[in-house]
Amino acid sequence: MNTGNSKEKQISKAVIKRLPRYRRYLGELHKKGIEKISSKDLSQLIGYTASQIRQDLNNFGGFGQQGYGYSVKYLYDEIGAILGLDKQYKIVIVGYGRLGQAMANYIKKNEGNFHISGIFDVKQIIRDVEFENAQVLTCANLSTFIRDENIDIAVITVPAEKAQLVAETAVDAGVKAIWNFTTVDLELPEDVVVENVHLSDSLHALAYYMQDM
Amino acid sequence: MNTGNSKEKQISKAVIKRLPRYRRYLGELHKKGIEKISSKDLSQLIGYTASQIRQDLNNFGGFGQQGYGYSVKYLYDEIGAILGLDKQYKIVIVGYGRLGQAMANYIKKNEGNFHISGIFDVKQIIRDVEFENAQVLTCANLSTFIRDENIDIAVITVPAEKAQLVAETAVDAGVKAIWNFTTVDLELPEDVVVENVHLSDSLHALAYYMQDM
DNA sequence: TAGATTGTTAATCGATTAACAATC
DNA sequence: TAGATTGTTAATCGATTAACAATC
Repeated sequence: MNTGNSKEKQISKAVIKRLPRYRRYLGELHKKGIEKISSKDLSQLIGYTASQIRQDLNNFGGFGQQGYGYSVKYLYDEIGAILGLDKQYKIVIVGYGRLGQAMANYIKKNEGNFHISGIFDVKQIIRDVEFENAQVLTCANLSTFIRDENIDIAVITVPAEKAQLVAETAVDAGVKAIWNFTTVDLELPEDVVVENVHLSDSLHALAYYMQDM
Repeated sequence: MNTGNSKEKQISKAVIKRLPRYRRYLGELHKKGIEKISSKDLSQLIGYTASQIRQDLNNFGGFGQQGYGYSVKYLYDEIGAILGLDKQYKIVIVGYGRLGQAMANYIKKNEGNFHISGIFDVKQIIRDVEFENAQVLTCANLSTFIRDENIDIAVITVPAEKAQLVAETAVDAGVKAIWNFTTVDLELPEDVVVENVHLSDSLHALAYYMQDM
């Protein structure tokens, strides 16, 4: 997977991982009607050092104003733009078990820029009332659908055994990114973006930290 | 959150995050009947340098044998023990929407050491056929249940607004760890283990990396 | 024994923190 | 102007990689 924008100096993964978090907190401040915040106050809230916050942001430009701090709304929007959240994305969900349903649900409710265009499963599923606009289709049609509809992202919530095949099919059909919820690490071309949500790794790390409690 | 075992030198979070991944690959090798592997070969498979693999493992002891490499099964078990996966844990799931159901499903199917003792929701739910042994209860009983049953972990899949309250209730009742699937960062005592699965952060990082493709 | 590969120390690299001059 | 806080450079810290002696 390529990482960072092409022109400017490479931004580390650690920085990118923090951006959504900054944005999340700024969103909440904005909701509360707070208009300005200093790196020091944000630090206290978010738990990173003020220095790190300034350092992180200055990878992308000077968003603050000396003596005042940062405009909450402006910074929120700017981080959104950096992350590409000012654009629209077309999504398919592959695997419509409980996890697939949960993700469809989540995306529809919380991620307005990510549009669920199609939902796929091995079984023909009763049309889901919540997703009238999304076609629920068997996997046989996956490839054609992705190509015809110009899908950007495939959310993979199929059983582990089928993950690699489904991912390859999606990528061959033109998908640019995979949001992978299966246990397996997918083997895909360099230029495909893969974001893994490895539930087992997360739970096992939790188990580790429980030991010295 | 405390981090690392009490006696020995502090192990960094980065190392702990890699352990489940090592274990996962070793598990697959074992399934394939492979008995020995060198750090070099594992490196090729897993994508970390051989040096890092040896360095990581030697934080916990010498598991290999010079000239030969590592015994797959032995190392798999040892990492399991380091992570605390040789123990049993009692879990409650709080919030039985689609995501809660997905997690219940996942745990039951894949995580034998984590036992679902109770499932809670605001609504009284029809007993789930898949989870006959787990009591499905309204949240009013949460606190008593956790105390009486000696629950270790609460999986939180309620709507964001209720997350903090539910977490506090669970912690007050004696839970040692929280597996948090909501968007919010929970404010809890230092000694509670919190593992976050921030879906939005994950999706937003994915969006970032799509930009230079 | 010779070859292989670990365990471990040393060198390098990168990320975080501290400090401060620039400036609103 | 004085005070505050950024943007940015320098110093520190930690993590990764390289190297190699120990040893199976």
